[in-house]
Amino acid sequence: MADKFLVIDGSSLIHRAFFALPPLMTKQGVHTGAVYGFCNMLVKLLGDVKPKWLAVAFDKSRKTFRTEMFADYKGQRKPTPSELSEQFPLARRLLEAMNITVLETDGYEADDIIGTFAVHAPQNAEIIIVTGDKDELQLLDDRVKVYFTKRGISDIKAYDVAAFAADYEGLSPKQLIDLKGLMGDSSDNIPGVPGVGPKTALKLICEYGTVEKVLENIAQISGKSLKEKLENNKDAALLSKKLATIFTEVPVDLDLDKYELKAMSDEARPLMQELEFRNLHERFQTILGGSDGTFDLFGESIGQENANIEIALLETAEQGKEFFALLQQKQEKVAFTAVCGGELPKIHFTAVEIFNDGKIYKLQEGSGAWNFFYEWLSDYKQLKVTCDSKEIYKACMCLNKKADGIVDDIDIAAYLIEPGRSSYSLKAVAERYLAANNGGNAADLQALLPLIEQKLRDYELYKLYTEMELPLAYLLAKMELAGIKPDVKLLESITKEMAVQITALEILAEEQAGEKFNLKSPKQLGVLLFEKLGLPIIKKTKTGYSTDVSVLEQLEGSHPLITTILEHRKLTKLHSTYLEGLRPLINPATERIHTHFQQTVTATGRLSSTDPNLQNIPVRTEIGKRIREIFIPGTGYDWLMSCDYSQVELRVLAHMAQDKLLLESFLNGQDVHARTAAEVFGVPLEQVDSMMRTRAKAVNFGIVYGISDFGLAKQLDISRGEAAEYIKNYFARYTGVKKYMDDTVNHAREQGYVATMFGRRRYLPDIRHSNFNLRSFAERTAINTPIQGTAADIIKIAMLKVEQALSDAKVKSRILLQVHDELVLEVMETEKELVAQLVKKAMESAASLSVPLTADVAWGKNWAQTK
DNA sequence: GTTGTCACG
DNA sequence: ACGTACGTGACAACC
Repeated sequence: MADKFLVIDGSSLIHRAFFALPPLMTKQGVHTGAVYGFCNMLVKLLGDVKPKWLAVAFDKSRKTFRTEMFADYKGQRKPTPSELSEQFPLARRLLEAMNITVLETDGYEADDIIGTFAVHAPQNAEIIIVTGDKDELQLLDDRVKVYFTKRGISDIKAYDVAAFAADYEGLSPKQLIDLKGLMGDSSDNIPGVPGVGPKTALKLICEYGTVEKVLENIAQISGKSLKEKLENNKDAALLSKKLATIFTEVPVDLDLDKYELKAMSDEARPLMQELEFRNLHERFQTILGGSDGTFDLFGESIGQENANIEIALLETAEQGKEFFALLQQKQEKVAFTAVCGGELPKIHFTAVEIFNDGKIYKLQEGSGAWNFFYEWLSDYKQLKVTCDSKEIYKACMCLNKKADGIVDDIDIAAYLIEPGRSSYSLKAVAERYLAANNGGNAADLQALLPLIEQKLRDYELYKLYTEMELPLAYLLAKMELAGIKPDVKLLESITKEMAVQITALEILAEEQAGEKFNLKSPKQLGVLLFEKLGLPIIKKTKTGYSTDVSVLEQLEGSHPLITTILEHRKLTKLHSTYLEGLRPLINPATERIHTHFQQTVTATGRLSSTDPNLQNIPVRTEIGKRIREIFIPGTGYDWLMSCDYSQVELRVLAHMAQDKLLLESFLNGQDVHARTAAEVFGVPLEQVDSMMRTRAKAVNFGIVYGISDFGLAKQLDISRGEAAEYIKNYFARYTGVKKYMDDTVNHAREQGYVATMFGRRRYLPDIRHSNFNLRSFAERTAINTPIQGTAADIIKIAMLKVEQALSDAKVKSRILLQVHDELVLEVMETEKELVAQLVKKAMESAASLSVPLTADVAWGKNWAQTK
């Protein structure tokens, strides 16, 4: 077989890597995420492909940035030109230090250079192109293969001529340019034929072969409008084809000797150190010195499950016994994944995969090996790596088995490393961090481990991970399994009662409006209020008139209908979300509601709750409180107890900012909002009235959120000038808070992240964005996250302490819910006083701050009474 | 699938 | 001057 020449499209891959990797920043504030991702991929490619020659091409034409290319990255931020432009020189510098040839030629793009090699490189080389640019598929031929990175940079699809034909209805790679000629490409400014998309283009080219042939045969093409479009855009089509054709005559050195792989230069190591790429140098050194790469990147191995990994089924007891006895000998961590099925209280394992010695060992339902697995799972000396440990704990609890020795949960680790991501499924994490992955199996888990461990160390997250989050997963499993008991009869009666009221309001609304309409449709309501009734338009949304509460409240009085709608809104919200919505989530077997606590969702470290969300059960209004009456102690218990922190976030702020006045307020046990009012309005504490206190309370909230005069004005319905005055007065008095806010934003700007008291990090790439809005948002986030996040850390510690205290005291009472600053427990009459005292103490001692942490206990026969 | 609205901390 | 409070999840309507 011919030696391989790896030609890499550096420009497109760095674009891709920018999105695929964490927003890394060095201590000096240099963005390195994309370069790091690129290097990771490179090292993997070198190991897998083992090329003899290597070159990396970069664009050097007027179009350096092609952010449009990322149109498909919905919801994700596009890189700014300045952030991107930092990545290219950095990558070039690094590649040069590694003695890797970097090619860029004035006036040409990377794909032109690559195209030139594809056509003109000496025939003794097999060429492998690596790119994120689909256009380059046109270069495929018998000796040219293309590794195309689909999403991110790790999901690679390997194309040869056959694979291309399979994806493109049998077309040849050269016909890609004909396709483009018809369909165009907005990201490349290729017009194509307007109105002809990928589908039509593919059909036409399949039938006629080339753009020219299509144009010759317009008469035979069916569809009048299509005919016209083609007829009117002949020139555009031909021009587009020309534009889509990669230029293959760039003056580059075709002497392969120049590209042969060499050892890295002495500059590589210090540079990598400067960039804080801790283990990259070593990995490159091993590879460049010849490695034993496990994957053959071409052929079956990419993008297919379990490509090269052998799966052995453990079917019989004998096989299980033998395998787990062997596993027993191992000292190191073993990766396993579990698939669970069924509903509470009967969740069980349906399949388990264990990675060992390069193979995956699998247990399925009906296997005789399960008991040996459970034995292994319960052995705390057998260290295990897994993902979604909470589900595993739940399954074990249902099966009356024990899970111990789980020392890593990749989901949680990945969340701590990048808490802003949207998914931490093993598949997603594997695709993000592993160049060659298996779509998320136990082998990927094992492969991820060293990377994740390194990152946890680099980011100083280990303590948080092992002492807080991992144990918490177990506690959350217990809480979910416990669930909470609803009073079904009460639920039904309130549901009916409210339905009657809603119907009455709908009839009234129809009378008042003079026509029938859907009160729940903001669109219909907008038309009615602002067009038919001619009420003033106060606010607009992206798509039409706003009809939210603040708008309706301002309109109240100008038409009787408004009050009806407000009342209707309130009732239907409660009715559909908390009454009708709750009923199907009552577990028929346990007759309890089992929420799901999400541990890897929020960017700040808080938990979230879903199916149902029990963290937003109404409490603020009288009618809302009735819904809390539905939640009652279950069989065997007598009380619901709630214990909530008083002003945690402001206490955290007082501690972190070390602000003199705020510390004083809490140390003297003052009403903190009243004190703020006294300071802001410049009156003695005794003269603070309720309106002043309300406003000061809003100021305090605003501070925690990263205040703006506009936001405060809106909240209090006062003028912007007045709000600005409050803020000015606040900062004049609370100078420590002001300094804290400035310092925090500066820290974020310099380090690229903010952290909580317990080291939880959040990276804020936008903190240096040139866009004012994005930057401002990042600045407010920088202020809020350490406060909200520290409070979240504190209650997580408190939960673990409470759990420990309850178990030490051997009581049956248990934690059911966490609502950010509140714990809800189910308590036995005989344990009531003891539990109240234990819980209060555990919560108040969860962290030691410069001010006391106080928690208030209350109990009742339902959740509404615990306030 | 996205948008508007609104429930909670 | 820029346009704005921080963090969530669920529902109904509309596309």
